[in-house]
Amino acid sequence: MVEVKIENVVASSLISREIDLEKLSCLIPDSEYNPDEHQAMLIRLKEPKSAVFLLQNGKLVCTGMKSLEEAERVVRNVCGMLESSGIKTYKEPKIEILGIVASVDLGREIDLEELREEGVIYNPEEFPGLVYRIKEGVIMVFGSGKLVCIGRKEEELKENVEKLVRNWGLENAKNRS
Amino acid sequence: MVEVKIENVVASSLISREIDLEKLSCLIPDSEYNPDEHQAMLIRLKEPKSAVFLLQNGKLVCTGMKSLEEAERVVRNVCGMLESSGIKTYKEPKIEILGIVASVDLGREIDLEELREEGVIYNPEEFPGLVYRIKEGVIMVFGSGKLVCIGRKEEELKENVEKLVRNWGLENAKNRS
DNA sequence: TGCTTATACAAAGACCTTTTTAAATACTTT
DNA sequence: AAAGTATTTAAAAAGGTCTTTGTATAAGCA
Repeated sequence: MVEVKIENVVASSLISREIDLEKLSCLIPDSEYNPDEHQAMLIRLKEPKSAVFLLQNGKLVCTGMKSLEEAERVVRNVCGMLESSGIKTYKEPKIEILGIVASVDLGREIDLEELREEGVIYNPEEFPGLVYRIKEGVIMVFGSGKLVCIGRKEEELKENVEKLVRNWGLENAKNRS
Repeated sequence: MVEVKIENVVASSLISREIDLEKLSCLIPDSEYNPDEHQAMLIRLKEPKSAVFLLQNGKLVCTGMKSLEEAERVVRNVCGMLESSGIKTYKEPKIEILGIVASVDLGREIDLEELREEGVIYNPEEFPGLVYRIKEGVIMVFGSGKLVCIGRKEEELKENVEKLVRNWGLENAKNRS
């Protein structure tokens, strides 16, 4: 059984009808807002460690979290900050998980030159990882036996890893003996 | 007792009265000679593994060797190549060792921020190693406990390492207990 | 006088490469 | 008008490049 470790979650939420970013950026210490470069205001949270984009139309995009639960806490924290700054936010805003990045250690080395499956791209001069695209996302395979998996649903992502390991015969050598 | 491992030797020698580089570069396979970029002709040897610069005035500079003995073999090999190409070389040319680079593993980690000796420069944003200049050369100290030592004489270099270890109290923790 | 060019070499840390995703504004091309 | 490109953020993987230090050589340039 391979362990799939979630390293990054991207989420979005509609938290308010409208946000005056000029005003808010003055009230939130250490926030960044440069409308000439980017339309969003950036807040970096320490707990959960994350980066939060706020848009004028009340939308929020956040990234850097390690779990779906952390995403919820980030949204909750930011809503609290806005309320404290005199901006009304929605009660229990709906959170959408946009993407998940996870890492896997298969505990064995892999000869990437041998893998010839459909959907595989491997240009070692360009990038040391082998890129495998599937309908639900991407899995990058490294010679060390580590994987980087990208998808939108945690359960789906885990299934795709197990399928890859089984179909490509990448079980850990220990498990074979 | 710390082991000092020589990684690179730079040496020079006057091996001939004069060398016609244009002619020689045509006779020596895989040599490089582009007078517009650099006045020297470059020969890379496989055994000993090294790079050799030849100048029109008969001077030779070579680098990449792992010992003084290898420097001697390089000079001897190049003289043989020149003689085979119809260029007279001196008998037993004098070889000068210009510099030696060595690595040392102290087998313990070091807190570089603590080291406050005179002659020490440590700017971790610029370079992760601490640079310690002494009269006879330079010793770079890394947090991993590894050193890179630069000097001109092998014995002197070894003495300087021992002095640094003793004076800075950097003996391996194992040797202390 | 000082810097550049080129060569080898060790150390370790930074940065780059690739992949995914939302947001919305600006700019360019079709 | 539509499509495409660019901007910013986080994270993992591993391979490459760069940083620093010393050294000879000699020609070119400021």
